[in-house]
Amino acid sequence: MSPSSTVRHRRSAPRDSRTDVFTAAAELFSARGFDGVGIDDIAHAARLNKAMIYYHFDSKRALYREVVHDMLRAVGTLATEAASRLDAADRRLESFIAAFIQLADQRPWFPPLMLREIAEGAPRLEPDTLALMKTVFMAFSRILADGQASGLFRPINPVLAYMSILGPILLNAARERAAARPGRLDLPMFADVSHADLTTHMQLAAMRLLSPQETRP
Amino acid sequence: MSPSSTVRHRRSAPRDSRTDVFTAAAELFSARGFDGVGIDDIAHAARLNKAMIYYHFDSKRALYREVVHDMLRAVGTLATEAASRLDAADRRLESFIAAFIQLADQRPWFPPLMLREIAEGAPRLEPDTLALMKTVFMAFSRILADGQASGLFRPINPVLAYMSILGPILLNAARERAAARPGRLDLPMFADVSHADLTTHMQLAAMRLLSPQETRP
DNA sequence: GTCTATAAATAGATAGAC
DNA sequence: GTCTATCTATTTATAGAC
Repeated sequence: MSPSSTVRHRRSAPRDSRTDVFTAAAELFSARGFDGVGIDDIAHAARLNKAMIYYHFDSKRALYREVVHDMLRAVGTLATEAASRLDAADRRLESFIAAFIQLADQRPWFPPLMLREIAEGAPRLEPDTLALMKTVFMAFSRILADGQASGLFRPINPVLAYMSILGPILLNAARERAAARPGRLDLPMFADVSHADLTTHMQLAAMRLLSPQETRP
Repeated sequence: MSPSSTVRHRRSAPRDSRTDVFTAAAELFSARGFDGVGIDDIAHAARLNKAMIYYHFDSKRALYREVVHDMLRAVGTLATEAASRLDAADRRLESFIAAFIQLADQRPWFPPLMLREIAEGAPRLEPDTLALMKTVFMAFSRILADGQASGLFRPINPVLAYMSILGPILLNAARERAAARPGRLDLPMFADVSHADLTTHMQLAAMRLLSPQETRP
């Protein structure tokens, strides 16, 4: 299905055109959205032509669906793994955050694509895709509940906690890609932030957000 | 220019078709993006027809530009006002947050539109629009620097702080609109969050994030 | 100011040769 | 598997009547 599950037969990669299409589509859909990308654009980016896209995929929508699906499957796996670790809740949350940031690095198209899907209420997603989104949130909630039960975290609305952790990561990743455009580097809000700094910052922010200690006024 | 600066002459609103077009366009662009919306869609939503759009605006792109511009002007004003108050930095930051959330309520199309613009690196924006975005960030940075100078806030990368405060608010607002679609209410991640709760949460989160106190391990 | 009708360009999808 | 050529529908934009 996805390139990550596609096995290359024979030796020395004979240019897998399906993967080329998939990757080009993911990049472009991420940068310009479903309606902003033409089949021709994808074909050109993959150095192929229209017809090859339809040889590999049923329709533009089906291709888009696979890109989103692949992305959500990866996030779902990551989240479930972090939540299931044999470790204290605060450590599990930290590895959830680190893994999430790492994933955004491995699949650079993921953050803008996810932001967009949320921004438009995911109208193109079927029930099974929504179920994947639910998986991620449930894994996160599980870590949160465990931390509250063990007194590591204060009581908090899980939705707000979720927004507070995912929001900055997604927004920052999107910002980074925007910064890559020409004529943007001079603006202070497009300054470079390393992944290490982002990870440290988000882990600290999460701990401060969830700490049971009061903040003195 | 924008509907907010449009004055209604005579008495008892004689149906301002320009404002109708503007509002319909803002709603639709926000929900489906620039390329996801047709001129016909906007005309239909404003209960007019294609030709009226071109009577009031030069092109689809010009209309879009005005919507984004109007939004950024409002955010810029809000941010500058909050930053210029005669008050301690922590109070100014709190009113920045409250005003930002309120604005998202008054112009419901603002959060998804802004998320999308960031997600795609604002390719449709001219220098003057980017200048408006810069205004918002600079106002925020000013509050931050003042707080650091007076010892209220710890040293922190302004970009990361900016992402940490805007990210959750924008993402949550987008989530709320997504939740409004049918068949979504059963999912826990689409649960309702009141604006009062969001405001309180974000203000607390910001104070905890910026507090000079250490969080004990 | 508001409409109908239409021009002109573009985009998704398919047929069929190699 | 890969290509060219083409069909068809949609979409931005305009002309011109009322």
